[in-house]
Amino acid sequence: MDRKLLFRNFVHFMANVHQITNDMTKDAKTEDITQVQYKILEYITVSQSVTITEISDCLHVSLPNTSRELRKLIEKNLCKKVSDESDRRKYYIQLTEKGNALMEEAFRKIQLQFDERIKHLTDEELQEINKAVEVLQQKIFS
Amino acid sequence: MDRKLLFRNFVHFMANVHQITNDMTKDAKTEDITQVQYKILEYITVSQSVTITEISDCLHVSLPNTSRELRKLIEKNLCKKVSDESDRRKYYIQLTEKGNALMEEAFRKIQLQFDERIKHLTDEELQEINKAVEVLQQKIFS
DNA sequence: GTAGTTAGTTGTCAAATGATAATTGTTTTT
DNA sequence: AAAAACAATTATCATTTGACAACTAACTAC
Repeated sequence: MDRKLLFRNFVHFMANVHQITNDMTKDAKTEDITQVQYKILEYITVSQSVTITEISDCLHVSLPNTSRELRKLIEKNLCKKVSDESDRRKYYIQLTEKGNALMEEAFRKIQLQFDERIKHLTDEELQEINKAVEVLQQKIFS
Repeated sequence: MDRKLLFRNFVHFMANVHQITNDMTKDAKTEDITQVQYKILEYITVSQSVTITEISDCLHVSLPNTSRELRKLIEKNLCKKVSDESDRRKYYIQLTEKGNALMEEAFRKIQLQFDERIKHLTDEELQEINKAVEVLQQKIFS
């Protein structure tokens, strides 16, 4: 396997992924939240319960800035802090009902766009796609 | 094929792609350029010769803002404007030698990270990955 | 040839994001 | 028990990015 070629294909692929997902998530945000705030909510959504430092590390946003954005999200009643009983310096961040509803709505909209993209495909092709996602997920993005 | 499940896998996959590519491109920028400026250079790199409006459209940056960022990139001697002979309102944007060198360096660094990720894989697995990328590229991101 | 459209520019303002220093309260180490 | 390390916050400032209005120059259609 020509690794140089693989890399080129991969880079091109990644650029496309970014562009398309930008398109798809563009109108997904109903509420008045910023891009970073959306990313934070998304991260909380897929990770369920996370500390503030974890959010900061994974999203590459400094701890002070993460703290600031979380304050805004909490003010908007989209998430809440839960104190860790065994280490009272820590807080776990969780979505509120409102936050959950917001993200579900966002995902619903993204799914509409996604469905639009795959609507002309056969069941076989969909399985092929699912397989491809699994492969990449497992071999590269794990 | 369960479309709901496919979508969930896909969303999770996209989130991972974003995170990993962020990691990979984080240190790729040698020069003193901003995120948006890097995106523009990347787009010019993969697309070869593009107009300002095309850049604006594809990257979802308004025309005035695209124009401004391009001015900065041109001042930094990373790209240049070439007038379209048949329509003198238009300009094609191309990388300068310096810009080309910058992007090659960036890609080299990204490739290092990429190689790190795939170094333990067999040739068969690499071909599997290449196939997966092709499938997604063709069926979804085209 | 004139009205309308298109490609791009300039200038300005507000908001979002990034960076950093100083501080508080808690836990761990020694 | 003091010192060091850790999690998070607050405050402040610079930079980046986004949005919009007004403009120029070139092209198109009628």
